[in-house]
Amino acid sequence: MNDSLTERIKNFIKIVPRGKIATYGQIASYAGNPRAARLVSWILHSSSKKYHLPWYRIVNNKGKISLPKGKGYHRQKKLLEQEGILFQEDDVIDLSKFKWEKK
DNA sequence: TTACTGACCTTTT
DNA sequence: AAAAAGGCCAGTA
Repeated sequence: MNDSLTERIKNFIKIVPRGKIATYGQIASYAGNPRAARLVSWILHSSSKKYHLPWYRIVNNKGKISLPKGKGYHRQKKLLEQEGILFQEDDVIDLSKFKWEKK
């Protein structure tokens, strides 16, 4: 079970530190498969409901929130701002500053 | 039960 | 250079 890519992805999502964000591909890559980004999104759907995962710390590769407005976009943005993450004018996060790096 | 889908990314035309 | 296709897995219908 713990060997599955899914479990590893969940694990990585959990260890994203407060005040930082991670991208789908990044998590997938750390988990072992650079191409498993879709799994990450799917896991956020399934797991964040059941477990307490910081789903809001995951954004796409452009540094933007992937959720459409009216579906959680604002909620996610708010949560990130509460953690000290700053948005630029286009609602883009500066990845070079806030992107989390694996130790 | 099979088939399709998803808050995406990488690789190949 | 831009555009299309492939890939990953479990949940949902």
